[in-house]
Amino acid sequence: MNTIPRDTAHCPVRKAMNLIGSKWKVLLLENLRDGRKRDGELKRLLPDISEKVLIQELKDLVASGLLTKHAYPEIPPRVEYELTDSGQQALPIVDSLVAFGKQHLAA
Amino acid sequence: MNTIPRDTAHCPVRKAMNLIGSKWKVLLLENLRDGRKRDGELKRLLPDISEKVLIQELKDLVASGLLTKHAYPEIPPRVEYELTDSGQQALPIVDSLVAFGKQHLAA
DNA sequence: TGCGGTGCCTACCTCCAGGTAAGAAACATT
DNA sequence: AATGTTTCTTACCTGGAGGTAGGCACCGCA
Repeated sequence: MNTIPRDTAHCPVRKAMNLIGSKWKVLLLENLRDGRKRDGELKRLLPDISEKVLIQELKDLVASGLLTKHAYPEIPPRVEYELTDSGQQALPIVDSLVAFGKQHLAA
Repeated sequence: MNTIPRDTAHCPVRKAMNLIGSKWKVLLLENLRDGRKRDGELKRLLPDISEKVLIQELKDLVASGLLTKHAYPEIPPRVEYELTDSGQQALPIVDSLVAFGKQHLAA
């Protein structure tokens, strides 16, 4: 008897990893925790992420329902991304990751 | 001014991801939370992981100081893996991932 | 008229996590 | 002998995450 399902369809860990387990998603969530930010702003905060991947990850997060995208039809265009309630529910993960990471940076 | 360093050497999130961000490590920690287990036992609990990767991940976790390996010089050989204190400190991450994952499996 | 900022897209490529397959050491059991 | 059990290793290969490079639309401004 398995109390812990392992397949993607039923395993919570797998599901969570699929949603935010990529290289940059957690850092994006972390940077958005204190309010909505523009695409360029995020790019500035995460200089090492490529333009392509940034847009792609943001799109994924929006599709997953963790972010909301606000597009303003101005010139030049302005776009802002914001955590949804679902996105906020991921913050404990960010917190525990940060805590754990700090612990191991010190050591 | 960046309050959040992003490079692997100083970013807590990155550090944490490097330690347990692979496909199976979190699931291994989860399965070891209730006590030490043998290699074959873990293999049985995680049928989809390949032998090679299982050993490799366990070796990584031991090298990272999250697991302890107990080898008994018996025939046939017996090996047990156990969470260290550092490993236990990763459990909040597992918990928050599970909580978040469950939330999104329901939806 | 050319340049800069902004958000986004496309083609292309590299690298490596992770899979498969096979086997080795060492004994116990049949 | 022959086969099984258990831990672990090696060689090989593939898919896909993520990087690079470049272009597009739109306008303001010098």
